[in-house]
Amino acid sequence: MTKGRITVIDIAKAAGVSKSTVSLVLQGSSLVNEGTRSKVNAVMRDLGYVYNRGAANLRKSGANSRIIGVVVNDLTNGFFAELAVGVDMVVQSAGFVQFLSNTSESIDRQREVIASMREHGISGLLVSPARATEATDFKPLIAAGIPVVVVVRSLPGAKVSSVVSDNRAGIAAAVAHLASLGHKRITFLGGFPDTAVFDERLDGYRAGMKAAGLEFNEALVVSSAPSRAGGAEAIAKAMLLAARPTAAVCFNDAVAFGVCDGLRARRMEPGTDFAVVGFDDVIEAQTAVPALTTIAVDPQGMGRRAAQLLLQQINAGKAEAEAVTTGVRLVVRESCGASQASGRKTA
Amino acid sequence: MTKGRITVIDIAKAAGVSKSTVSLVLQGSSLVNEGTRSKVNAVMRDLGYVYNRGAANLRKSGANSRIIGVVVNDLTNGFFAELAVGVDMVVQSAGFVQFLSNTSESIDRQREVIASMREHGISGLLVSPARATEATDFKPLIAAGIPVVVVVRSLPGAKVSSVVSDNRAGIAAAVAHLASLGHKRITFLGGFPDTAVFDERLDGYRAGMKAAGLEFNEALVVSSAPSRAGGAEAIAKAMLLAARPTAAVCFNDAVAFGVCDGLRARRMEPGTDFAVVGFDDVIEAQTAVPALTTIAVDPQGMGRRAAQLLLQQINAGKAEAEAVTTGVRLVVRESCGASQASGRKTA
DNA sequence: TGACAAATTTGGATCGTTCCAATTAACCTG
DNA sequence: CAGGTTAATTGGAACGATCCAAATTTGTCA
Repeated sequence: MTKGRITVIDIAKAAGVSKSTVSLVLQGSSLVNEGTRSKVNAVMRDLGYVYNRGAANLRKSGANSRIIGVVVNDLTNGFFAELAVGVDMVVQSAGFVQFLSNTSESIDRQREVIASMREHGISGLLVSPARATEATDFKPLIAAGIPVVVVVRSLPGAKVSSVVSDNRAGIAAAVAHLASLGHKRITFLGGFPDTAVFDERLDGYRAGMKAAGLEFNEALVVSSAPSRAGGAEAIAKAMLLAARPTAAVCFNDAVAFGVCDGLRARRMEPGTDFAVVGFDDVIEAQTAVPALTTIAVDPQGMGRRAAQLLLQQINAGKAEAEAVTTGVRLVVRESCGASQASGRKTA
Repeated sequence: MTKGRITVIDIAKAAGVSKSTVSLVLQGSSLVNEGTRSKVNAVMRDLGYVYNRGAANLRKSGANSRIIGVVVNDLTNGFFAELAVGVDMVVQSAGFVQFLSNTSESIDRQREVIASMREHGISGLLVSPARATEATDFKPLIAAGIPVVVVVRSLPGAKVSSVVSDNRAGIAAAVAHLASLGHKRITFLGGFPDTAVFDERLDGYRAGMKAAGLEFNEALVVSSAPSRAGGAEAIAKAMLLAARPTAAVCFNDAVAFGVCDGLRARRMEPGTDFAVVGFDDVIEAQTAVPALTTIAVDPQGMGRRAAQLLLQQINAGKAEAEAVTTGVRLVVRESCGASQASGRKTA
């Protein structure tokens, strides 16, 4: 039954032209006569021809497969799903397809999937690196002339482009907001200290405190796993301080939720007895009780931006590494205590 | 600088063997001498050789590209993101890579991405179809011998395999639960009537009512968009009935949330004055107030199952269409009114 | 040691496309 | 109508792997 794939030669034969002509039609060359073009197109439609991009790439020696690789560290996280959607949008409308793989923070899986993608001939790689990713991990890629863009987590030392949110400005804005509400003892809670993101956010905290005329105190910084459980631990530790804090900016929303848990565990109500600000604006932030004041980043926008950058570098053939930071904004809800007698009050 | 890609010939030359031998090493053939094998491997490592799967597939005439295509209708939806992660897991550990594209329910985009994936030579397709997908849309694929598995939404009439959750049993269980709580006038709210999923769930509703000894009444079924807004509309309509319902099973969680909104709008508290059950168990279901009683499906599990089925069909060369339904379970929380004086009470 | 089998290795030919140089057809123009 | 452009078309020869049949080396045994 399966008489094998239909090739340009079949088309050529059926249309009474040579394979070269069919090839020209395929690439929309202006050299071919309008009449022949339409006849060839008709035959292709009739026979259900499908272009074999693999064969074409082989001849064209690799570079332009019109495939890009996308690697994310945690697709179950809504943030990264949104990011992927943003990437998908621009990739799709540029006529590319994407490999997409999830690493679950496993650096081994990451290495594997990237290797696999290379074998399939990607013309660019967009990656949100797994935790302990080394800058050198991308060396072979860039040596082979494959543009790489890292997103969300920057990779200090790597000569690759990056698109990250403005962590510094975001946390600084959060601190400023809390300060404007009268808070003086503001802690910075959560996050692993060995990551670039942590450093940037901590830096924002430091800057925010300084700008508000508050003293930066090492003791007010409590790191922890960037998770709900980590947040609970962190607030517990922070409450042991002699000079008890009255507000916290958290590494991310998950930590912030954990902080709320921890506060309740000691009979304090977040938003009323203690101010909490998160980072990310995950979907639950608006429906939680109290609704979480947080720094919103636009993951889909980041995805789009990163994909654009990557495509641009692919088209340019060879481009310099470029660092883009995308804007963030403070979303004031209830957990910071700023909203006065909020309308919706659950009985 | 870029002296072009390194090929088997370069390896052969450097290792002092023929390209054929290198090829045999590549495929792990037992024909080659252990000594030569390790020498070749060493050279490959030294020169940083990367296998060109495209070239290989060309010779092997397409079939086994070790790429599968994954198409989902809405990746921003956490449900589908989880599904994709499940797929990714088994695809990855089978040594395949996946194209992943989002259609945003656009049937045109869907057609485009599938066409694009075909050009790149996928050896199987896993798709959660966009709304108005026709059974015939996959004809060319299966004609070309490319296995197709649809997931989440079945496609009546299409000769493709499917993996869907047990919609019927799920809704029936929800009805049974409500009936056991003493409810007699139970409505079925939300969803578009022209979809297979709707039919299955409605069927489950009918079966559940009958099993509980309650009468099925057409008027108690109110369809609407499967969204939060749709849910609000639906409950509004349902409340106009002479015999007012006291409980609702909803098409999905989004509808259920909308129903809660609608109830509050008329000063009724879900879980207290009216029982609500959803379907899907989205992430917000547990943090919402009141926490939503719902039918949990395991999207990641579905993804894994679907991917397994697809891979199996790919390996089998040609397999019969198979229909798999995956189990669901009722998760009792607060919105059905079953939980007595739940522990956590927000002040 | 010669003959034969087993173990290894190896040149093409080939997959479906693109690209180049060369050919053919069509059209001017003096 | 010869000579010169321009417009269309067309055979190979690649691209980087696989696979087959054939060649080579090695091992075994009478």
